[in-house]
Amino acid sequence: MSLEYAILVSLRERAGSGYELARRFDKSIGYFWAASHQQIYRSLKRMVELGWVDCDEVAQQKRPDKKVYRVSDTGAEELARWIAEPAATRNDLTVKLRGASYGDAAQVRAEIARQRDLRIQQLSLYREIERRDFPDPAKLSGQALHQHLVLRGGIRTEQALLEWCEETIRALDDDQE
Amino acid sequence: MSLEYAILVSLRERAGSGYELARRFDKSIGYFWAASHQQIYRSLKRMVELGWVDCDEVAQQKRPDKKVYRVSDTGAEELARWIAEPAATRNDLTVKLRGASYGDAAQVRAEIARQRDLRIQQLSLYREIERRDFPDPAKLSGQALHQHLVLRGGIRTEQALLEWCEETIRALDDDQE
DNA sequence: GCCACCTATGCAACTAGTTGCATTGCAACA
DNA sequence: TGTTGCAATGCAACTAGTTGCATAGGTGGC
Repeated sequence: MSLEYAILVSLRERAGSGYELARRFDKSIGYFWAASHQQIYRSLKRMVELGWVDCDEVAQQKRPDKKVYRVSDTGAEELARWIAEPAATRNDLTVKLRGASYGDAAQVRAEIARQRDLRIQQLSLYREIERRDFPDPAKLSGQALHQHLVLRGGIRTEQALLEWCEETIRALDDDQE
Repeated sequence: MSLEYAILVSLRERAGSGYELARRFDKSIGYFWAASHQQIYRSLKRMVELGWVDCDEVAQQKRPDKKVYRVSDTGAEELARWIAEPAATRNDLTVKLRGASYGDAAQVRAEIARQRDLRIQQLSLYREIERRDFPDPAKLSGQALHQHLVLRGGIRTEQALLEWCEETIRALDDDQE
């Protein structure tokens, strides 16, 4: 799963403790993904075992001690490897984009283009279902109306995702120059 | 969680077996939510224990026997009770809309209005962050660009959800007349 | 006669994520 | 002096969902 990789991205930007990571998640990556401190502490523990991160205990005055984590060479390689993989979920894709600088940015762009194509396919499927099952939306009532509105939600979501993919590809290509 | 309630909605529309439910989920509710047959069988088992559904074993020729489930009075009450509750997630909200006819439709409309207000708030927060952190988007490059694009994804998602809420409220009000 | 596929149900073990609780230390407030 | 609140870490038990496997009957193809 991608929480580990989201943490790697965050730690590559800036080393930090579990507590700090939890707070950072409330911003940036947290725009679309909330991770509890429990998850983060557990993931960090696992990642230390895997050798993806190293940990220094730091004594503080006026505060409890903390453990500061930073990404090891192994971790950096693992992150780059993962970024080049196809994205399984939307979260995945977003984390890969966010971490594009720590891997193969061209691959990330290609993956977003692939997702765009998937959105186009899904959208045309939804639109076909809409034409077939709800040819006259204005006349719908009760349960049929509710069903149609659920489908409208799917269409709007796919549309938004598709437009985001297009905007992102455009921006990445402009940046390339 | 709402899988149980999604199943109740599906079974109120038409009684069926676990297998049939799994296939139905591929359509309609499955536009936005995939449930494996495992989850469905387990939920059905639990719901029988809770007395929310009744089960008849039906022998078939040419096919293995099947168990046909239908919603009990208790289950129907429980569904209506749940529909009137505030929605915790987007899936929740969609299931409640889909099942509005089996509960208090006015309450569902009110809940969608509440969600619309939440989207408006979230959107204005995101827009404020965008103005503050990315005042000149055209000049962004590298990591800052990636960060901005992630935020753009959040904005587009909220925007799509908001518009869907508005479309839905309009449609429900028109249907009311 | 074997193989692949569909209907139909289910167990067991796993991963992901949530909730509740506990601890330690310091600071600010009344 | 007691209470509240923040920084900091973590365990234990739970819910939700996934994956792999097993079983069993029937259909259709080669």
